[in-house]
Amino acid sequence: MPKVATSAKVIHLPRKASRELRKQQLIDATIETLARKGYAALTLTDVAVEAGLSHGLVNFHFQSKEKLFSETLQFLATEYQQNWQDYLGRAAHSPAARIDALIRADLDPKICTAAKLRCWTAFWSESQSRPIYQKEYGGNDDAYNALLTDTCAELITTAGYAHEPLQVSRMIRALGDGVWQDLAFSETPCPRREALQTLHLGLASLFPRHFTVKGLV
Amino acid sequence: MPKVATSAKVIHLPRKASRELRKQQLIDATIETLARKGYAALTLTDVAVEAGLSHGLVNFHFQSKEKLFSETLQFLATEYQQNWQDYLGRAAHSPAARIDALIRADLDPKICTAAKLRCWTAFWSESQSRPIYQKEYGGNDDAYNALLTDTCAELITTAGYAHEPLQVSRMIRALGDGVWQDLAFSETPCPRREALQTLHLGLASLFPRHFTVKGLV
DNA sequence: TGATATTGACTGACAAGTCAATCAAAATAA
DNA sequence: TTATTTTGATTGACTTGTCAGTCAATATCA
Repeated sequence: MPKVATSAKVIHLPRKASRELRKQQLIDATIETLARKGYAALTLTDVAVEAGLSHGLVNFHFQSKEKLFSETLQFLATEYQQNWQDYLGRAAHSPAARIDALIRADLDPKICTAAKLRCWTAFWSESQSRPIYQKEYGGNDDAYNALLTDTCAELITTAGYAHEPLQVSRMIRALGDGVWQDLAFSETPCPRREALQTLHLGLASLFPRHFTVKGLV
Repeated sequence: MPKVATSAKVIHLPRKASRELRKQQLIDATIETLARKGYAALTLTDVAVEAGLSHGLVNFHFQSKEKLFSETLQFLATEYQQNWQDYLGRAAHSPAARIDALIRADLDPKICTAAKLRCWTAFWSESQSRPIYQKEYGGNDDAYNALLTDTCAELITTAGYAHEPLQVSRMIRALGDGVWQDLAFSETPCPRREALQTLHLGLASLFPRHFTVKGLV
């Protein structure tokens, strides 16, 4: 019978499933440890202890520390992209509703945890010296930006606002990144509800006929 | 005769001035190296090479790597605070002019370089495990936030806007942080002029009678 | 002014410690 | 048994911090 996983306990999983589950378990442990200790102070032993395993396993499943990080980033990037695409799929078709979906997606509890946000920052600040990380994520970002800009352009044109689409989408992205930073590093981060209000205040100011501070009209 | 300093050359300075100049030289080298290599990969030898000195000297002037980082952060924090206080001192007394001064200060070429912004991020993402860094900077941040919120409240009250001061100041800060992030990590960061426009677009949306995308009315 | 003594910034080799990666042996499942 | 996963001791590379010695800049003296 498969034993249930709890942090800092030895776990034995059915062999067939083991490989993928172990890798995910180690990736989860990497995210937690990275958030708690930062990039510089993190050792493979830390990750292994967090996962309740021995450090040799990390190099068994991933071939190197670098590859562990690379796959962790890839996991976060995929999860992020998947998330906003899901939100978009469930949103109404109007441009305002799609913009609302995109900013709500960024605050989804699944991806917007302090730990994961700190991981993003850790990867960004190390990305200068490790081009791998840029490749891992760069592409998705461009797709997201293009989509946001197009949707803003659509709203501006159809509803007759006088904004420049590129400027507006830049501002929305900056707002989102800024809110994320507060959630990640502020000693007293504002609750998710207030973070969403901050984003909606920006949208309400830009598009007063389509948004209020409470959200989509 | 004192020899002139150039990177990667041994230099002998007049002794009286040497201590402070060397420390600053090493702090500058730390900022450059931190931005180029990130926190994890940075060694004392890297910093020394960047400064054109031997690594033993780093521990001679600073007592440890930790202290080098701590003083580097302190330098950045002081420079940042000094800068916005200068801008505020030169600004007109109206609340709108003061808000404009604060956001222009954040984009001053002296403090808003890609290297320095990347350093801030590096320190933030390591701050979890090193409480020293929080202490070094936490206080100034509170003062800045309080000032911004008060100034927003003043503008809102005197000009009869219908915003909530705390929400507005949160949004302005988030915008500023988001723009900084773009300048620090985007592969194609927008020029400073466009970054300023993004911030002014936010202010123009919030306070249309006091700001346009071009700036203060 | 020129010669000598003193100071203290600076170097580079080295000791001590840390960590990623390896691998042989053990445990476990098929 | 055979195949696979897991462990943990070991290795080798690398980094920080130290320290004895060097040498330029200054102070002192003739």
